[in-house]
Amino acid sequence: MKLTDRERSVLDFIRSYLKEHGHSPSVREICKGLGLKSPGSMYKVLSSLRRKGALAMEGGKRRTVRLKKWGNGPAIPVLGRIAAGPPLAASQEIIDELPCDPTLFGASQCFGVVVKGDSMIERHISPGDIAIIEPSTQPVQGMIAAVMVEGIIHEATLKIVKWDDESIRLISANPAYPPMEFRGEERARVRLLGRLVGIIRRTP
Amino acid sequence: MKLTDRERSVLDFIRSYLKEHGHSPSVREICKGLGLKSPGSMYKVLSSLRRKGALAMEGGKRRTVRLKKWGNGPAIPVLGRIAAGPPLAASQEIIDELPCDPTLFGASQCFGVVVKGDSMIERHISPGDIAIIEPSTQPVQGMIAAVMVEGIIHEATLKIVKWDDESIRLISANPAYPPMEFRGEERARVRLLGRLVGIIRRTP
DNA sequence: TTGACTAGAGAACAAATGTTCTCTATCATG
DNA sequence: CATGATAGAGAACATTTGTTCTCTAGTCAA
Repeated sequence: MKLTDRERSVLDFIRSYLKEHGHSPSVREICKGLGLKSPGSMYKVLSSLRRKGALAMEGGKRRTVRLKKWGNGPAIPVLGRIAAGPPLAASQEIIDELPCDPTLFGASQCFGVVVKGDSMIERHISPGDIAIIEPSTQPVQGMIAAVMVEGIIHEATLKIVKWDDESIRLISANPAYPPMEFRGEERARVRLLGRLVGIIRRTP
Repeated sequence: MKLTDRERSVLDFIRSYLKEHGHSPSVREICKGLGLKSPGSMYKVLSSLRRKGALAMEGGKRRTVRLKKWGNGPAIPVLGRIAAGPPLAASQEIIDELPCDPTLFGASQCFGVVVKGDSMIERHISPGDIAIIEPSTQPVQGMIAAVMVEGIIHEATLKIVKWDDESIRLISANPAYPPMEFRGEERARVRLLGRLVGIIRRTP
């Protein structure tokens, strides 16, 4: 369902308010936060958002707005396919939620990806493990990161990342996969989605 | 800080309400849920809980009670040394708490142990990983379990467990460690602490 | 018994807040 | 231009709800 700009900004505000305060904002607080004056107008926007399924609120009760998808409660979302666009964007497909606090891994915000291949097998990361990724951090030499490469790797993949002035190297912890190197202009094709901060494995 | 029975029941109610509704209960709803009639009385309990640091609420605003931290909330204890006695007994030394829900691993109750050796390295369980153990379950052939052996293994260790009518075998996933076998009377020396249901790794 | 203390009831108040309605200004479109 | 749709302002109302106060019954210690 398509959202208007105003609706999106309202969702953004609610999300950040929730993060900061730990409880829902009132209609008037949303107004104030976005520079509107009339709770009635905001109420119309909220009703529309509810109709579109983007949030829920219990009729009559105060401060009960909740974001429908990944709004409430500490949980680490597990993303399915990471396509173009920044991770954690609203459009991401969330295939699971891990009921644990991101601070468990020392990150304020993180997401999970199911490990597909065995490219990290020598680091003892197996297919089926959930890799916990902290997005948008400073890169560190030798860190394990979730990466995509324009035109080559379309899904998020774990690689050891090293670089110098000339090139970026993506190294697997598996002799079956040779390292990849990107020089000069090529370097721009590498997209670092985030740094690996942990692993969760559920043994059946 | 010590809590009274009433205070504990209030915390329990808030926790379950939060889980079910996704937003805080009002003072009167807590009253109703616990069979009290007077919001004033409940308010006193809440104020006391706030003073004790068990919860937070923003003055005047509606539905803003929050449990502080994970105040008695879902968390997986990480045990230090597992000596004699049943695990999860009160006397256990808890060296850390993982702020995540045990249901994450499909168990109603579980605890963590820091993996010491590399006996499970071929199953990609590394030293430093936290093994999540579900205590007191039916043993399953070939399962990985945390075990201790009277007189030999004094700390909890991960082993693959197999048995038949005559003996119990504890097998490591590491050729450096030969399997151990216990026959007849000897079998009583093996203590199964619980089954491995997951792994949490925090990569620095 | 007396006195201090506590848990809770009940009433009452003021503020916060969800919700509805009406009224403008703006803007795109036929 | 006329028309209809839309975003927002502003007012108004009915509840919900946080908070305070007072009063009663029960408990426990001296």
